[in-house]
Amino acid sequence: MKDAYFPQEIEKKWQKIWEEKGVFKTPDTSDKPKYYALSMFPYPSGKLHMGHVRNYTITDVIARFKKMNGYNVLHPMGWDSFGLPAENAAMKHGANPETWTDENIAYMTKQLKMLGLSYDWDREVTTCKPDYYKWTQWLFLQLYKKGLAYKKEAAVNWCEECGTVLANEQVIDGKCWRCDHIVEKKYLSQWFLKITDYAEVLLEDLDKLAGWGENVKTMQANWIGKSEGAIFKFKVVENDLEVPVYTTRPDTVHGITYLVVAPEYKDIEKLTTPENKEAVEAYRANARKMTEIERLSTDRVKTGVPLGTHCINPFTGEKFPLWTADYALAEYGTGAVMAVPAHDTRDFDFAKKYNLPIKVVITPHPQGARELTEAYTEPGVLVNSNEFDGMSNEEAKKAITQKAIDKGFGEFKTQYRLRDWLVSRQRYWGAPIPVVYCDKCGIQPVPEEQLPVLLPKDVDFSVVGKSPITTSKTFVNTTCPCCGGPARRETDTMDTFVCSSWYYLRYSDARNDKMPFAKDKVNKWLPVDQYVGGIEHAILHLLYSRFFTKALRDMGLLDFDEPFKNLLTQGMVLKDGSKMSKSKGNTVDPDEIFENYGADTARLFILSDSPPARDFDWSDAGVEGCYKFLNRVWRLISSNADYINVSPFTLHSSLKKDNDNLLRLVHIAIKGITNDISNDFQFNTVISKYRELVNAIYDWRGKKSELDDEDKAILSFAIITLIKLMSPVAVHLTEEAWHELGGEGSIHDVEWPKWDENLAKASSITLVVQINGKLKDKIEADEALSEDELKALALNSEKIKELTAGKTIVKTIVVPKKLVNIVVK
RNA sequence: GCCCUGGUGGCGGAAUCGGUAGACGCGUCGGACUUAAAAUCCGGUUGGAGUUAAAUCCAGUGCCAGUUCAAGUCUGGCCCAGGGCACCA
Repeated sequence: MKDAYFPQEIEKKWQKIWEEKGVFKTPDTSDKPKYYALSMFPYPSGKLHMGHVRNYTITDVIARFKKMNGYNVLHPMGWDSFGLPAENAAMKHGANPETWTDENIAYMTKQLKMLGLSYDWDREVTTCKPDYYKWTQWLFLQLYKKGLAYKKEAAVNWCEECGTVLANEQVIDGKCWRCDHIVEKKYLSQWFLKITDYAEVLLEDLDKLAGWGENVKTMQANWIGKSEGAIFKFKVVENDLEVPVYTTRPDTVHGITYLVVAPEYKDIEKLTTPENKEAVEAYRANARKMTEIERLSTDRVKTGVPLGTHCINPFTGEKFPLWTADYALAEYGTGAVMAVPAHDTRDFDFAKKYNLPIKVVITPHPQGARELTEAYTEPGVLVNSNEFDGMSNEEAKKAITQKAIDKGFGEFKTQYRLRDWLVSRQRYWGAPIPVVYCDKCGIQPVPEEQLPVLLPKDVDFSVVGKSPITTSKTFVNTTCPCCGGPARRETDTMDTFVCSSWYYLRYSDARNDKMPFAKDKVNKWLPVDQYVGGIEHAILHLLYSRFFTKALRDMGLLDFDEPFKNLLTQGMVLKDGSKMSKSKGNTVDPDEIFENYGADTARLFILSDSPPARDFDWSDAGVEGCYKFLNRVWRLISSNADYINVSPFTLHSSLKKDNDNLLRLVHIAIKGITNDISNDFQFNTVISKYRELVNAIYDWRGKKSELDDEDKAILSFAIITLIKLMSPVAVHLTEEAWHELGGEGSIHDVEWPKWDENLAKASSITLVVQINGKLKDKIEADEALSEDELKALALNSEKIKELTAGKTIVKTIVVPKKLVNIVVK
């Protein structure tokens, strides 16, 4: 074994050997239990960044640990390769998105291999390849047949910069998720997936996901936004229309003093009197001009205009006016709101501004209502509410809604904020939506046997203002599958998030050319046992994937209802306190780290300083420190190589004291490291335990000049165990050492070390002696001592005697094998 | 406003059950080796008081209370930071 550590040399060597021998291939059949470890697949943007390195290293260590623990592990990788950056790059350089994407995939694949990741590359999936998107299209057709994909005209989010519509989930604070351009509303005919059909079950099943963090679950719950209330219908005085409103406060109906409809409310023109028409039109025109950001700003002063018409409150017979105001939203509930200024802060502000009456109907003081200076939104008792007076408002919610049901003007209603998923995009680089339009037959799905609908190659990427796909001469015109007449193809492609909503299923049967996946294989491998990725997908990808899984289950394509059993959302990689980004110029190129220190150092460092879920602050000194540590490990092994024997270690009946001590430290390390990985993948403490063990072996070795047989056996055991424990992290160094020390096969196929519970603790204990709960003395003691003996030991300590002299011992608490606390006065 | 997560040395962080606060590392200070440097090795490093040096003592895990023989850990009330939702009726 060489004296010095040359990572670049050994890493290349072993990567080649592993690939040739197929060390990381996953058989579909095995008598071992399955384990599916998955990283979120990357967008092939060009180069790996440190976030990727962190993500894939975490999953790789998990996969390797599980494999050594007797699981048949599926650990695949692929490419989320459709999307706008490829198209933008193509437009900029006059190239083709496919070429750009292929080159990036080739480069990033090389980098992944340099990191020493244990992927089964035979299962690689690439979403932009026809053998994959054929099945994306096929799944779209199944959703279409089930009524879960539909086309509808609606107000949608439009990003002018990207030249396409966006899903609600892709609008962040009124801006485009990709380019930060302000999103406009447009009224367009678009394709949607009916995720709202699954709103309730997507919310409910969050409870089943014990292996997900609370943060992600609440984010999804907030996004789904369930609320329970009632719908009441109000008759209009001036004509025979009815205005339905949705409210979560049916208990406050007796306090209605006006009603508000959104400026975009469908019947607004019919609800406006001729005298008010001009003012209402002006108000509506102004509302249309405002951006979403202006409109939704909560600190804006509320405005509105009266429509001139009135409604009757069926509970009281009172007549009240209708207004339009932009604080009512057209898309939520019914687009109309009953206003109860006494008990809603927004209505209160509005009523104050326009001098509308405020009627108190709920009060915390049963003796009667007072003048309000702000809306009272807390619980209370009903007043001014006829037969409901005196009832608690929670009871009243039910009772009042029930009365409306009985009288035929209301119903209970559960409302969700979640909207259907807009999936069509006016871009080229995506999976074509497999439908055609026929003047005679209307929308026609492309027959399954004609899939895939291939992306055309004869397109001009230099066009501005429209999708390049529309420039193809061969793509658009086709024949109708129904009547055989001339028809036009859909030129919109699918949101890339559709492609990524099922890729994890495809890995179970990646080369299947008859189906997206065979049912037995998908049921065997799924759900994913451990999914690892960034928190930025908390809503988008993770919600869509859950929806797909449930929809596919309802179609009978698979038998489970949640795709990801355990989810680890890794923190960001920071440098100098902020996220690494090109614009800030604080990025670190993985290639440089591989070149200067090797992949093992990169892997060790990225796991070392923070637990996986927390943000990780990159430091060059930290990398250096990890490199030094690996050198130290290497020297430990190489300088002792002559004394090490890989054959199993047999324990002598009684060992020399220092040998017994080292043996114990090795068992303690096995136990600690195994537990740290098993509990939430605490790799940072795993690595500190590697260091402790290495320090202990050095200490032990430093005290011996000559080694006898017992010493050699203990040293062999310590070092071989160290190599095994480190093998999931320092994958190349440990493989080289294993080989050099005469180990058979690959270190990555050996069994994970086991600890002996009796040896995984110190031979003696340190008895902690406290007085009134404060540490006063420590005494080395035999583990076998009884409680009384421990107590006597503590009380006989010189120090304790001194400190308790002249005081009364009130009580003595003994914690076996650990501590004695003496309570004195 | 509602919800989630977190708050421990100069820094990253550690601490199954309530039981020695600060493991391990980074940084730093001192020392060994060296002509010198690098590399390596050894030692100190929460704050304050104390001492030639030690011993030793006091305080200390965001703040204020509480439970307990004992609280970073449990309970109640706050404060701060990060994130999600939000004129959603």
